[in-house]
Amino acid sequence: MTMQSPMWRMPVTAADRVLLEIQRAIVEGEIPAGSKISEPELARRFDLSRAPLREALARLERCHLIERIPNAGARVVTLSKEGLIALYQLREELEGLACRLAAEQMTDAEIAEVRALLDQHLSTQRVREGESYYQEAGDLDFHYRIILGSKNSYLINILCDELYFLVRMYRVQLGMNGPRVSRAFDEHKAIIHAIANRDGELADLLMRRHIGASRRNIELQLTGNQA
Amino acid sequence: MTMQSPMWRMPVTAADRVLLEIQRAIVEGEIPAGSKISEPELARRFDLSRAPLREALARLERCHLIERIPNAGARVVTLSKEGLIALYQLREELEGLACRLAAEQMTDAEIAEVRALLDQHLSTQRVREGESYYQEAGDLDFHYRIILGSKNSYLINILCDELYFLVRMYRVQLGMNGPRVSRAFDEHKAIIHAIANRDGELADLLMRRHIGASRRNIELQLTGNQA
DNA sequence: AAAGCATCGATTGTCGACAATACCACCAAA
DNA sequence: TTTGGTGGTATTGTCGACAATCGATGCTTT
Repeated sequence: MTMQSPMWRMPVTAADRVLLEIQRAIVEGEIPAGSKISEPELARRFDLSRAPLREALARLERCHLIERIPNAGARVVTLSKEGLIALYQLREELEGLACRLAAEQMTDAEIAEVRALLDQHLSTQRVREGESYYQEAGDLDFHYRIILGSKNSYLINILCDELYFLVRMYRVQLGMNGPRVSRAFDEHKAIIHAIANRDGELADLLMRRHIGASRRNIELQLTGNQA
Repeated sequence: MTMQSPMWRMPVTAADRVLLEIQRAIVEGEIPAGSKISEPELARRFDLSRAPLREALARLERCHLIERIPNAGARVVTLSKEGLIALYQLREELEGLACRLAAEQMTDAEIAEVRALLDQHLSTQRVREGESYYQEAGDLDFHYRIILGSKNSYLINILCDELYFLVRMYRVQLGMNGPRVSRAFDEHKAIIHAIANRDGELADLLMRRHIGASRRNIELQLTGNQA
């Protein structure tokens, strides 16, 4: 039971590398949401054959970044309020579970690492204030640690490999800004504190609130920009 | 946002068909747990080229039936007590969520359908008593309906397309028998009753208990047969 | 003019062969 | 005997070409 995504091991095969590139391109909107994927075009663009490209497309479908229809091709997913809500419903539930498990499974050393990470993020964020660095990198870093701390490989796989690319896509393309940065930091502090106290129920509750607040934040951006 | 697994649409491509065959073969133990997957051998066995076979292997990895290592090949997953517990932790959480959502989202017609289904299963089971038909087909049917009733496509995808093949594999290979059949039936009745009353919290609780009992049932078989 | 149908073009699915990598057995040296 | 290196063999990753399927355009028919 291991971690096999090319995000977490060095990409060895050509399919791995092109997967990473396309993932980044889609998340950052360089390949627009809803656009059609042309296999011959992408194969030329990344200078490889269609075989590894199709391997990459299969994995892109796995992390919900594209949708394929047999004999008709693939399209980049479209972002919608319903999709965001459905995605965050899952995140609340799964990361809540991750917190309960992490409160049992994380070692004291791992907990200390997360706390050090938070302090480090705080100072980093103070320096480059307003660059929305925290949400895009630090926040994800924190959540990943908690998820990994659950030590449940299926949970880790679903969250890190399948759902989080979409989460990042929503954040990047629909606003990662706002004054939630400091609020999020405090919430992170409270969550790791609860885990340190081995209070899984509290950590669960706090994480659900934290993600719920994050959802409302993006949801606001979405209704504002698109409606 | 559609359902793209070949389980839920007619398999159109060769990769679809071979995927279904290999899924069945692995779940039923015809291809033993832990055994190495040889691409040339399987290609000969199913009489097709390696290209669609590799497509199928990619999807098998997605539903956790095989594990692949770059340049080293694929192996069928091994069943373990730890894996079972991790899997069922997720099931409890996700199907609990499915129940809460289903209590909001299912139409009265859909609920009536499930009830009819249960009555039908009851009579069927009475006829072929002890053939352990119920667990293997009826139980899954019930759970699928509830999951689909949540109307959350990500949740549906994760449970039906990624986790349930493994659940079936554990059941088939580690004992689907026992006197839990009638118990399970009553629990199903109670769950759909709670959903009909739009009591999501109760349905959640009952579902978690139901799955927990199911887990302990298989867990017992596992420690008995293997330890 | 609108609806249905045939044809063309392009895209996807599949194939067989080649290249690169890893596993295994054997041998040599300590 | 054990450890380290080396060669052969088999498997995996990649490629280019072919076949099957789909979408669009234009034509025929009512």
